Amino acid sequence: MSTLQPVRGTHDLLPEDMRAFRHVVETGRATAGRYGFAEMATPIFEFAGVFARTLGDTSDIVTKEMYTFADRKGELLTLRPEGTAGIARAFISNGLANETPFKVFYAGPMFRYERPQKGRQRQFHQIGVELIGVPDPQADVEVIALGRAILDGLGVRGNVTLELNTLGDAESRDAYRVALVGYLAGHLGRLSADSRERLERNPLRILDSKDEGDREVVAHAPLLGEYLNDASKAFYDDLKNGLMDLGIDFTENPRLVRGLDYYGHTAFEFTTDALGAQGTVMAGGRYDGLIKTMGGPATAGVGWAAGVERLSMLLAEPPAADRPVAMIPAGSDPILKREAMVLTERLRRAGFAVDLGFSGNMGKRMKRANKVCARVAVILGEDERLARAVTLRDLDSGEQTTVALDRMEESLRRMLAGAPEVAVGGI
RNA sequence: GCGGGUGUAGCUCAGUUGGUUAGAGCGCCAGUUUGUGGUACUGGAUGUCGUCGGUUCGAUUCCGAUCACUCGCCCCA
Repeated sequence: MSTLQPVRGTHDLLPEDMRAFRHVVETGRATAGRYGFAEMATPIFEFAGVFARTLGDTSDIVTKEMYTFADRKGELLTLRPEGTAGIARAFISNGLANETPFKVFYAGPMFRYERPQKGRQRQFHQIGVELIGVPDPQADVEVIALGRAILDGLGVRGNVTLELNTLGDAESRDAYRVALVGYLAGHLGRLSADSRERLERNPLRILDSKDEGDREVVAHAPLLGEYLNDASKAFYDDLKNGLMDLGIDFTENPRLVRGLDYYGHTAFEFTTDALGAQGTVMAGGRYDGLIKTMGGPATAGVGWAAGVERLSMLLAEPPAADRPVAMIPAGSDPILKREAMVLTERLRRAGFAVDLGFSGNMGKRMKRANKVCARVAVILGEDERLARAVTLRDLDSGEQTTVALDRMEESLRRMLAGAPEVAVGGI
């Protein structure tokens, strides 16, 4: 074991991990494109105020998990802990209020100073979408449908359930908060120490506490549903009906809340029990107040973010690597080595993925071809060179033919087209 | 941030009641096969026993600290 360790909570993505990682991101990107969400990117650091002001001073993310530092000029900067605040800032900075509906997809690293665990790192990656400027619940339906489609595309939907709740509008939420705090204050003695603290800061959080005593108290607490005003109720009903129209199953969870302050109305999570304590794989909701809070025009918004590492872990098997063509000079004559390099470049320029081992006799090179899962070997020996030809060997069937050099690409293309699909390592 | 577990080869792990040269499987390298891979057989290489310190004639083994991972809490994607 090396003493050269990476920073706590960070990880290297070796090529095999990277394949799974890219599969998640690219599936997200492609699916989002079908739903009309264009990709954009914001900087991975912002002025500290962008996050401190918007995420709310009750969330742990702001109070103790941000990587905030002063640059050489003394500006306080923060490595982004999530994506929505940056997108909202960009929406305002670029004067996009007249460009609504503004529909974007993003992917990139996020940073939180947390205690690492499986599925929880200090640098991790999210994909996410935001739909800004549409107050209608149809926007929520579209955003959730897109999320589901991505999980479907990744083949993980069977491991995942959609939980849904409404937080109501500000008026409903304030009324409920008063009622909830009043109730909980009457049972102070039975609440956990954590929850007694939360009573001040973030009473809604007590609803999804895992503490036994808390759960008993909460079981008889007033429900948010009882405090929803007519507008909030109608919004929630429209959302549920919209989801049902699309055949999207969900479970209502009246205790589902959001960690960040800017959410209202819709809250949802796709969760799994396959990842231990870190069961949330994609989560989001509506944040109609956010952009105004940041100093922009009052603008509605709804979106979600998903953990790329968590999704990668749910993938049944990593996607197969592309199978290259192996170029194999057979013989020790240096001229063969040079000619093989020339032919390799010629094939690559023609669009083929070609692996050229750098050393070894023919047997070694064939072994390498096998290890990289090459589909076809292009063999160039003394005989072929003199005949202006190469031998193409199908490495799955073992059949091989010798073809003239000027027909190499065409024959190779035909051989590859007839290739059966074979998974990595499954030869 | 709190409480528990773990750390031995590239990987998964065994082992040492403190004592000379620390093991297995997989992987890797080589050979059987110097113009033909996957299988099989044969042989080989690789460890500061996570790190630092303490106890001891002697520590990979005991003790302490530390770092990392991991499980639960917390938080969240």
